[in-house]
Amino acid sequence: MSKRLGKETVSGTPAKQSKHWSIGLLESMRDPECIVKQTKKIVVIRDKYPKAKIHYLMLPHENISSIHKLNSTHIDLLKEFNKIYEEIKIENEDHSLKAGFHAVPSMQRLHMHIISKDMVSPCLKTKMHWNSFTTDFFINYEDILKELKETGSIKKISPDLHKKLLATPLQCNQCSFKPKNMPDLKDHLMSHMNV
DNA sequence: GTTCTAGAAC
DNA sequence: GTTCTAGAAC
Repeated sequence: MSKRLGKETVSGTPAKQSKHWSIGLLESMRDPECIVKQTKKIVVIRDKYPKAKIHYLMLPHENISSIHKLNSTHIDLLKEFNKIYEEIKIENEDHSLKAGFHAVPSMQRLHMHIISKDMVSPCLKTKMHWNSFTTDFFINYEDILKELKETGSIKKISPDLHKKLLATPLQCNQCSFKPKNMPDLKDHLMSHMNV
């Protein structure tokens, strides 16, 4: 008898994964428990694994899989993104928020992160988590809109740059402190909380 | 995207 | 010996 059955069935044959993890957002945006606000064009949900005190995702109802499927016809949609983001900023005046997209998204359906700058959360665990919000891997809303207006599409980054950005040495997003490791960073972030 | 855990780093 | 990171997951 094995100590752990893992994903194997009783018979010992590997269990097939029925739903791939990358469609998780498509399920969340239909779940009333996750929805924060909604319009004809977009829906805002709570991130299932928030990386800061406030962490929302804004997605279009239209089936756009990622930033790389955007074209000039989507500029109005992005303006709606900004309009709703401005509302959310007013509703969360006590937090400093930023809005943007990951350069290489993992989940299906275009999604804009709306995240507070504290970055205090038990779900923030890895250097990759940190760098995906604090380096150029995080593309600000304004930069996406600008590139779309100027070139009509969003360019993909090279695998080398992707790797380099996520491997950037840890650096506090609020001061010059360079943490030794993730626990060090998380302790340090707490020190920025007291106003 | 997360979970799990081997082995590197301390 | 314990903490921490990084790569596989069918």
